[in-house]
Amino acid sequence: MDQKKICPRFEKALKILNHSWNTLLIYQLLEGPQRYSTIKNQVGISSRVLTERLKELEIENIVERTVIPSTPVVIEYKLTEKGHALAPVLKAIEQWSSMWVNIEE
Amino acid sequence: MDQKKICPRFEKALKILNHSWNTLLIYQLLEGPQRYSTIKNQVGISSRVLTERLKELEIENIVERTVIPSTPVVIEYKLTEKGHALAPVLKAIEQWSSMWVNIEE
DNA sequence: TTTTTAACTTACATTTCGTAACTTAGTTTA
DNA sequence: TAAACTAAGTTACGAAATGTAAGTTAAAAA
Repeated sequence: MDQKKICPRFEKALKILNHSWNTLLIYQLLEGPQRYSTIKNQVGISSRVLTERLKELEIENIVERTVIPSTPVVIEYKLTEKGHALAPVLKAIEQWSSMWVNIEE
Repeated sequence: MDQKKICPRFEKALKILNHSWNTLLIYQLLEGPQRYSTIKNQVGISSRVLTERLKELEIENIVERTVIPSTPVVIEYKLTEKGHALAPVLKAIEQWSSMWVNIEE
């Protein structure tokens, strides 16, 4: 009657990618390593949620956090190999949006 | 100082796709037209949110709703051309997940 | 006449999110 | 010596989104 045949890996991928902000953060980091404040300003996310999401992406091994002992201390975030491997997904979304999404009101 | 150069079409695409459940619903509908109750059972979403999301996807012209005057009335949902055009996005996620996502705890 | 079915709605509790102010530690500046 | 500044968070709190479960509607089968 009820069969859930959706692949668990795929489901988990969707869970990560669908969590709000995550895709946009990955997209932003595709431009290269960036510090916390840069990401915050570029993406327009609150610090509370940004910290939360970066931690999640770090745990998922999509993002890597590096402390640069300058003064004041700077923290750099960058994509891991796993994170970079998401580029085709973002490209596909970009292509779809340029083809099908129009903005008017 | 603060520059947001992200393309508005792309941003809108992310907004739609990142809205919880939407990607999974589209993935489910890629299998073919389906009625409300089938989607609900397969995806495991609450009826409150399912109704809401289907309405949103309909407004975005990604999903089409058809009333089949059987008894009791059956409602069929299916992807539009714009909706089907999202297949490459889902494929890319599927590929990434099979390559990089592992599930253990 | 009661029950059943599909596709929703509604009420309500829980969770998540956004906003804005605060913290920490070292460093210039007054 | 004290006040101010900086980066990267953290905290408190109200607002919005979500899940749960029960209710609704209309027609038809039992």
